[in-house]
Amino acid sequence: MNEERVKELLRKSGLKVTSQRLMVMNILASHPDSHLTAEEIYDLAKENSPEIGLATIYRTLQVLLDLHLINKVTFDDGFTRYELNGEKGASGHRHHHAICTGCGKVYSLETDLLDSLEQEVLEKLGFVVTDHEVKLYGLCQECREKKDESEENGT
Amino acid sequence: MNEERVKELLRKSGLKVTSQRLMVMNILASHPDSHLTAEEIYDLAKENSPEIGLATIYRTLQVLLDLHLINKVTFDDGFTRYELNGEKGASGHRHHHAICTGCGKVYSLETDLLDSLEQEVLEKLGFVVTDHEVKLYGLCQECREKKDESEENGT
DNA sequence: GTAGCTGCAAAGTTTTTGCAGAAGC
DNA sequence: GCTTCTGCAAAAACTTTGCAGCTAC
Repeated sequence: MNEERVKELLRKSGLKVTSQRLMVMNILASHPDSHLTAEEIYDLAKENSPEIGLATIYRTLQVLLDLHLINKVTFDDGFTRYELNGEKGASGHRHHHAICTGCGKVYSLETDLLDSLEQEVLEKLGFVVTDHEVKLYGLCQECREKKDESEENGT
Repeated sequence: MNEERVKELLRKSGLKVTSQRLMVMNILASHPDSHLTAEEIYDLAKENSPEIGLATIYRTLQVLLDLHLINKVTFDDGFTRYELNGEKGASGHRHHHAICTGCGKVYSLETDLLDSLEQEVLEKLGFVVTDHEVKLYGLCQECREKKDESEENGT
């Protein structure tokens, strides 16, 4: 993560550079693909700054969302999660997730194969896509093997 | 919506057919593409059955989710929404959503163009996709026109 | 008749807000 | 020095749970 870019973006938006804001960015940067919840970020932040408050985490996350530095994602498990908004090249698109319905594990994918879908939406609806989020639900290899085994045993 | 199929599915699962469960299904069926929240379903249900409780709505939605009759969707606005799980042919996949970041309107798409992405996930991760959810963020035609106008005025 | 379901109210979670003191610029 | 931010606590919003009576089968 480029800390200077974050500081610059904050200043440019008339916001102040505070240790709390940088810390939340650093926590998210050092836990790629973890999809942390606000509570988890809070616990990690307390390791360095025990006096930090949960309200600050929520307010900071809102600021970072407004600056498009991070993304909000939900896997329909009742928790709101946050991840760094990677700035990979021209697309700027967030990455995709494959969620195993067996073990709940979340895989992150970098592929970006929605061009034809986005083209179709533009033609049919006049809707210009600037970002997208894809969630694939299914069974990971491990859970698939487990399932095959139990079926062999006639369960 | 096929009410008989719902009744049959409930019975087959050892659950009881109640007016509340059928009502929630009917409400979702008669509001396609509305992406109703639990509270909205509750308000609609009260029109027919003023004595119904919000807890019943939540419990009923959980039952219908377990039976895969409905889907949970979130548009990152803090609300959990529900929609009928259309049983369109072999795919069984839920449909996609295009969310306008200008006006917040949500368009539902029926296209299902993720075959190549799903194939790639299978090859690279051994992950078998059984369902997917796609959210496209961008600007709808209307908001795009508004934006163009204000830019012409030098705003 | 029995097991499961509902409505109500109370409790649990997650997230937001108000305010006084602290910190950035 | 003025404005914005933070930490704490209280409040709000959303969802779940306990229980007694009711309903499906």
